[in-house]
This record gives sequence, structure tokens and C-alpha cells, in this order.
Amino acid sequence: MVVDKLDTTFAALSDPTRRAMIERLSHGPASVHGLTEPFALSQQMISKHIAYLVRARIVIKTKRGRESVCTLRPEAIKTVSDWATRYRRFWEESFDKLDVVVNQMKKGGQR
Amino acid sequence: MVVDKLDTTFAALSDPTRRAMIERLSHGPASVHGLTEPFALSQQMISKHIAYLVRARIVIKTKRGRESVCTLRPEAIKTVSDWATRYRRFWEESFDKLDVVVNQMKKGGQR
DNA sequence: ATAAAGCACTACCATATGGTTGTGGATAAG
DNA sequence: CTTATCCACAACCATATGGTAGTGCTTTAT
Repeated sequence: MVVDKLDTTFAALSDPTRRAMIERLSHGPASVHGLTEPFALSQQMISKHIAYLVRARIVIKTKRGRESVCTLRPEAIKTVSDWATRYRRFWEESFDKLDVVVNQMKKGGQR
Repeated sequence: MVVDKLDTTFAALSDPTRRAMIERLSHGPASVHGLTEPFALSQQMISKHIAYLVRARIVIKTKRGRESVCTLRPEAIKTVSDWATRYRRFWEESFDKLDVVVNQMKKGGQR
């Protein structure tokens, strides 16, 4: 049952609010309330966004009294980095190859 | 009107079919038909998936006779890599700091 | 004990997306 | 010319998500 976690990870990253949350959490843990203030969104929406981050295992939530403290999971970000790095050689080589391809397309009839 | 392109980029990457397409296209351009075969999906769905990749500027489509040739845009992948790299220092330092945080949480009452 | 703060849960709505089916247009092959 | 191939477009459905509003539980403060 090794579901591809990249699905939920990338989906979680596709929202600017959640990426801003990650940016903020990269400076240290914060409570749900602490995450609500800077974003001018309802507390319910912040909780929803956090839920997606938790589901994607990007953030861990811990009960602390009446607060829920959110902590960023560094490994999650590293997963994204690793995925992109798989193609590093491709997009480094391709800045040369691309010219050839484009020229081929033009010669072949670019419509 | 500088819409954050990371939105559509990450959204496009949140689907395994599209990531598999990227994997395939990283070995060279392919036609829509060429992309349909390995995935056991209808031609219409493949076209839809490609449309999302094109919208996210990850793939470029070029008419060539009755075929549409899809080419991967290396810069798009680099964008993802750059985003993750922003937090590289964080997730490298954090493998030490995390212990401290966890211990603080435990002392503070992990519930 | 009472009030306020921090948060979760539910219902509800609009939109985007994954997916199918059907169709039609353009190009290539016979 | 006729047919098959490659592809796009539209209608349609189910589900996930962004967002709001309302409610209630638990913990802290007074």
C-alpha cells in the first residue's frame, strides 16, 4: 500500500496560503491562532489548510493545552527537492540541447 | 498581474500520470499518441493532462503535420528545485534542532 | 463559577479536476 | 476520392477543494 505521497505533497504546495505557512513555519513552530493572524482568513480555513499540510505529512500538529502547535517536517521539503533533482541533469544538459530541438521543429514545419 | 506560477506548477505535479509524462518527456519529445500508449488512458484524458502541463508551462506543444509534439521545458523543473532549495538550509539545520523542539514539547506537556 | 480564548466539527455552496462518451476536423495513407 | 489516423472540442458525472457560517468542546483567565 505504498501510495505515492508526492500526490498529496505537491497538491498541498499548490496553494499560496499553504506555501506562506511553510515559509512562516520554517522560522519556527506556531499555533493555529498564530498562523491565522497574518493571513486574513477565517480560523476554519486556516485549520483546513493545516489539515492538508498534515495529511501530506509536511506539518505535524501537537496539542499543548488549548493550543495546537504546528511544526514543519523538514523531510517533506527534502522530498520535493529530491524529486526535482532527479531531473537536474536533464535541465542542465537541455539548455544546450533545446536549441537543437527547436531548430528541428522549425525545419520540420512549425505550422 | 504577476500571478504566482507555482500554483499551477505544483498542481500539475500533483498527479502521478503527469509526473510519469514528465519522466517520459525527460528522455525526449513525444507526440500525444506516443504519450497515450504507456498510460492505458483515453486519448481525451491524455490531452487534458497535457493541457494542464502546458498551462503550467511545464510542456510545450508544437503542431507538426497531424501530430502534436510535446516537449518538456527544463526551466519549469528548475523552478521547483529552486523553491525547495530556499529551505535547504532549514531542513539541513533542522535535523539537529528537531531534537530540541521535540524535547521541549515533551517537557511542556505533549498531552 | 463565569467568561473568554483557541480550536474542531458540520453543513452548505461554487468551482476545478479526473474521468467517460461522442463527435468532428485536419492530415496522411490506400 | 476514400479511409484511417491523430487530435481537439463539447457535454456530462463524481469527487476534492476553497471558502463561509454556525455550533460546541476544552482550556485558560478573572
